[in-house]
Order: sequence, then structure tokens, then C-alpha cells
Amino acid sequence: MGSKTDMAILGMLTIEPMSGYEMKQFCEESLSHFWYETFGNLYPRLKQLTDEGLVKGRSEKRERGPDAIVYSLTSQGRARLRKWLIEPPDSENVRSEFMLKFFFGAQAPADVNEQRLIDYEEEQKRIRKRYQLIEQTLRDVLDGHKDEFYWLMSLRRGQLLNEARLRWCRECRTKFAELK
Amino acid sequence: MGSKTDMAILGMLTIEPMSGYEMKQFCEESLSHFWYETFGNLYPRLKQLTDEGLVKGRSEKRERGPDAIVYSLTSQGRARLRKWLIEPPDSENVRSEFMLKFFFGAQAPADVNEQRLIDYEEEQKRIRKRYQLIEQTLRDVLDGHKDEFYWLMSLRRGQLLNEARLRWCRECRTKFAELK
DNA sequence: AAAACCATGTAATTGGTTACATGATTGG
DNA sequence: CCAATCATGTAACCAATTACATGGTTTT
Repeated sequence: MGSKTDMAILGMLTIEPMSGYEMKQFCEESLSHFWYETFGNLYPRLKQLTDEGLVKGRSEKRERGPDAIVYSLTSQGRARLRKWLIEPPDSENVRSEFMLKFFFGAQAPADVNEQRLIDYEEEQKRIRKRYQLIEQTLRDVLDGHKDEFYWLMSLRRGQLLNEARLRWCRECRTKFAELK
Repeated sequence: MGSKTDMAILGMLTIEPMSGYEMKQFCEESLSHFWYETFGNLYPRLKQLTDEGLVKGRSEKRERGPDAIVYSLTSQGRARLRKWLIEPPDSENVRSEFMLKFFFGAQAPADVNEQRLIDYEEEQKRIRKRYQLIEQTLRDVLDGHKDEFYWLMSLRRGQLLNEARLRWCRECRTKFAELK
């Protein structure tokens, strides 16, 4: 079948050949607002994808650090990704623990909820700052790059959602204050 | 330990005693923008929660339709929920297939991406309409209710995020048009 | 009588997490 | 030399999904 993690891997390999370790980093640095991976998932999938002939890996010496297995796409792998990319996505099955706790907030002390909101707002502010940095570096690096449009608009989405969350936090804080 | 689904169940039972079937409906109607459940998950969890003494169920005749097992919270169940509510939430592990496809969009024909965006925008417009309806009914029903603040602000969040997504869609469409 | 809805359940499988284990290399 | 970083892997476990199975009740 091919799990979504498989597709994330194939997608990352369209950018450039990468090791599993680098894929994890790329997720954290560039996909974090809509994707994440763990090593315990990544490495077994890479093995599986190799068996299926969708990627191939070879050990390479690095400028610094130990050797790494650098994977690249096979033509089958590229075809598999393209096929997946034109299929409609499954409906998104959201599960937000944060919102679940918020929704049932009346069952908890108000100050616990308020503090959680403040923490959440701080986190969103950190994210905003990160997006600003990413935006600067991305615009230079990406000029004329094939992925330019999609990457910038992915970032833009992160920023718009981040703004919306911050606005929500501010509104909530105002209302919390009114309750007292 | 207690999965998040367990906590969702306990939370829903603070509103009123409910059957598994009604919990599913409640998720779809009221929690859909941050939570969902399937029967195949709900029923086994309800059994488990009963064994743990956190909920109790008894078969009841309904005004219409077949009998249903209506569950209610035990005092242990209520305590368990309150304990969970004051703990900080785990970090959210997002995985958006839609965004994964978008991010790697350069590997697919532009018109496929554009059409997917249009579909997505339509979906967001439907969601906007739904929120409007919910808002109207909620404001009347909820006046003075213990959950009023948290429910209205949960809805508000859904609306703000929905607005942000719609704005993103419009921006993307404009840029798509510029590319041609 | 059929379709739609109300209602509950289970078994097989999947997809992924967590924790553990190992070891090379680099910088302080 | 020690800590941090780079790098790969596996085994046990888990939560949840999917598909299947059943049957009562209401509406058309």
C-alpha cells in the first residue's frame, strides 16, 4: 500500500539524497507545522522501501561525523510518489489533546486553564519568530527553485494559522479577565 | 494509563449520560474540528472503562429506536478526568496528508494542485457555514451554562482557523493565476 | 417490503511509539 | 577525557482503524 510516512520519505528525496538522520532533521526544521517523524518509524520504513525498490541507499563518508547511509529515489520511487500526489488526500482525522482539555475546561480550576493558555500563547510566539527566520533564509535560497511556490505558500499557511491562534489566545485572555 | 479517547469519553459524560452511539454523534456535531471517534474504538474503550470502574452503563428504553446502553460517570471517573485535565497536554504530533501533498506539489501537474486547492476551499466554506449555524443555536442553549465560556471559545477557535485557511486558499489561488 | 437509521460489538491488522542498544566522531 | 552530536537499528508494545457481523426500529 504505502503509508504516508513512505510518501514523506519519497518526497524528501526529491529535494536531494538524504540519510534517515537528515530526514528527521528536515522534518523538524521544515515540515514541523504539518509533519513529524521519529527514528523508530523512519529506519524500518527505509528498509522496507529499499526492499520494494523505491529507494536505494549507499554508505557515504561525510565531511564530519560518522558515515551515513544516503538514500536516493529510484525511478520506481519517483513514479510511486507522483501517483500518490495526484490522488485526493484522506480526510484529516484531527485529535488535539490541547483542545480536548480546553473544551472540558469547566471541570478544572479556571487558573489551570488560564495558565495553560498563557503557555500556549508563548509557544505560538516562539513559532512566529521561527517562521520569520525561515522566511528570510527561504526567500534567498529558493529564488527560481522548482519548489519555490509550494514551499513559500506552505510557510505562509503556517504563518496565517499561527496568527489566528495568537489572536484566539488574546481573545481568550480578555474573556478570562472579564470572568474575574 | 488511560488513552485520550478514554478522556474524551469521560469528558462527554460530564455533559450528560450518553450511549456510545450518541458519543460518536456528539464528536461529529460538536468536537469535529479537533476530535473524532470511530465505533470500533469507542465500544472497546467503553468496555474497558466499565471494567476500571470509571463509567457505568445500563440498558435503557428510548423514545424511538432500539434500546441503548447509557453510560454515566462514576465518582472515580470524574476524579480521573479532573486529574487528567490539570496535567499539561503532550506536544501535538501533527500529520497533514493534505499539506504533505501540497509541499511536494512541484512533483505533480500544477492543475492537479490547483483543483485540490479549490476543493479544499469549498470544504472550508462548508465548514464556515456550519460554524455559523452552531453559533446561533449554541448562544441560546448555553446561556449561563457551566460550559458556556469554553464551548463558545472552542467554536471561536474553529472559526478563526477556518478564516485563516480560507484566506490562505485565496492567496494561493491568486498566485496560481499569476503563474499562468 | 425496503431503505434508512439506531445500536452494539469483535477480530485482524496496521501504523507508529517508546525504550533500549550500539557505536563513531567532534569540540571543548 | 567527557559531553554533545551524528548515526543506525530493533523489539515490545499500543492505540486505533477497517472490515465484518448482527439485529432492532422507524419511515416511506
